[in-house]
Amino acid sequence: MSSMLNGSTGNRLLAALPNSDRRRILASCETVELTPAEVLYAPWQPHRSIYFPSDSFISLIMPTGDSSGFEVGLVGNEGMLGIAIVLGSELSPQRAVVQGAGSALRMDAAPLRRELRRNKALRGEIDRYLHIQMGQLAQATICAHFHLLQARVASRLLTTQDRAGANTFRVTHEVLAAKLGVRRVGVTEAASSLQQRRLIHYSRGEITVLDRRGLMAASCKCYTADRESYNRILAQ
Amino acid sequence: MSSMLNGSTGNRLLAALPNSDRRRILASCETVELTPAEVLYAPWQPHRSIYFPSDSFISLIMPTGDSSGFEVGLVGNEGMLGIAIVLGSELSPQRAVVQGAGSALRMDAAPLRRELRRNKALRGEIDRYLHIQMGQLAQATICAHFHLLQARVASRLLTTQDRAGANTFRVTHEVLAAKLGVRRVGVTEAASSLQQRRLIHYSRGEITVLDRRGLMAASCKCYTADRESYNRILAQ
DNA sequence: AGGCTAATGTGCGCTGGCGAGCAGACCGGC
DNA sequence: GCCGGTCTGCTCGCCAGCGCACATTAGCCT
Repeated sequence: MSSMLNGSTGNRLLAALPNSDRRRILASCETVELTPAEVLYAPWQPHRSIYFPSDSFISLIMPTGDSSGFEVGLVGNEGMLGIAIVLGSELSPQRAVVQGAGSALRMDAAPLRRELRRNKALRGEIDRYLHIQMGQLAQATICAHFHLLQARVASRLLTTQDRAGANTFRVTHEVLAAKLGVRRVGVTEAASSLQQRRLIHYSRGEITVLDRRGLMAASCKCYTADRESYNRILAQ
Repeated sequence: MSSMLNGSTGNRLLAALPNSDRRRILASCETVELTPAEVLYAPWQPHRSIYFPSDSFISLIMPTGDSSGFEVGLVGNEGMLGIAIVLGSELSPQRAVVQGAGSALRMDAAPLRRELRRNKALRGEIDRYLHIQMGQLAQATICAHFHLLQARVASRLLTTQDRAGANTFRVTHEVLAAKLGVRRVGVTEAASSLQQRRLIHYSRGEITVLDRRGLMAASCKCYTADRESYNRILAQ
C-alpha cells in the first residue's frame, strides 16, 4: 500500500506520468481485484469508471449478433480501459471482459474528467495509447482477414503471454476460438500442431509457452509489427 | 470564397464548432483541390498537415507487405484526416490516398497544435470523431472476417455513395477488390449479381446505385450498424 | 476505320475453414 | 471408486474464395 502511495502501481501508462500528477490521480483511484469472466462494460451501457490494469488484463469484444462476439482489443498494464469516457462519451459498442485475473486501479468518470481538464500530461499519455490502439486495431483487421489460423493462434498466445507476464496461463481452446472468431476444432488442430513442434504445451486449459522464439517464427507478423509500431510511436 | 469566410466550408466536423472558433481555424487553413489517387500520407512518413475534406474523400490503407494494401477507413466531410497529429505524434502506419476528387481544407500541424491547446470545442469534436472511427474500425474487422463478399461489396458501395454525395461515382472492380482485400474476379461476380438484381448499374468504372433500399437489404448489417453507432454517439 | 488498353467475363482445380456430430480423456466431487 | 462435466481429438461433407489463365468488350487515340 505504501508502494502505491509512492506511485508504483504496476500500470505503465500511469508510470509514465510525472510523480506529482500520478500521486494526485492515485488519490482518486481505488484498487480492485478483477476476476476472470467479470464483465466491466456491457455494449452501449453507460460506463461509470475507467480502469488502469496492474497485473490483470481485459478483453474488448465486439458483439457479432449471433455468437459470442469477436475480440478486437486487449488491455493490459500498458494502457487503460474506458477510452470512451476520455473521448467525452460514456458509451461504446464493445463489451469489456476480464481475461486475466489480477488487480487494477479504478477511477470514476467525474474525477477523471476533472483531472483531464487541467492535466496535460495525462491526456498526452492517453493520446499516445489511443494512437497505438488504433494501429493495432487496423492490423488486427488484416490479421483476421488474411492470415492462416495457426499463425493467428501463435500470435495470440504471444500477446497473451505478454499481458499475463508469465509463460503459463489459462485459456481453453474454446475461448481462444471465440476470441479469434473460428471453430473450436480449428484451434485444437492449430494448437496440436504447435505442441507437436514443441513450441507450446497445453493441458485442460493451461497453456505453457516452451519456445518463445519458435512461436514467434510460427506466428504471423502482426505480433512483431504491433510491437514495432508501438516502439515507433513511443520513440517520438 | 466569401462563403468560406462565413464559415460554411462543407466540412461537417468544422460546421459543428461555434462560429468564432471556426472562423479562427479557417484563417489558418487553405483550400486545396485533391485529385484521385493522390497520396497524402505515406506509411511512417511524418505528416506535415491535416485535411478537412469538403466534397472529397480519402482512403486509409494499411500496407499488407505483399500486395496493394487493405483499406481500414474512409474519411469524408464528416471528419478529418490526420488524427496522428492530434494525438501528439506525426507518424502512422497507414497510407492516405484520395479516392474521391474534390476540395478540402488543409491546415499545418503547428497552427493546429496551437489551436488545440486552447480550443476545447475543437478537441471535443475531434474526440467524438475519433470515438466513432474506432467503433467503425472494430466493426470493419468483423465485416472482413465474417461476412460474405457480396454483402461486403454492397455495403462498401453504400458508404462510397454517402461520402461521394451522389449516386453515380467511379470505381473499377479492380480497385474495389484491393480495398476489400479480395480478388478482382470476386468483385466482378458479386457486382454482376447485384446488377442482375437491378440494384446497381456499372460500366467501365462508373457505378450507379439504382435501388438504395434493395442494396441495403443485400448488404451486411455493418452499414446500418455503423450509422446507428454514429448516431448513438452523437446523440450524447 | 483500325488498333490499343483498360475494364469486365468465364472456367477450373484447389484449399482453409465451416458445421455437425461423436469418441475418448482428464479432473473434481461424492 | 464411480460419476458427471469439462476439455480435447477426430471425421465427413461442404463451400466461399483463391490462383491462374484466357476470352471478350468498350472506349479512346490517331
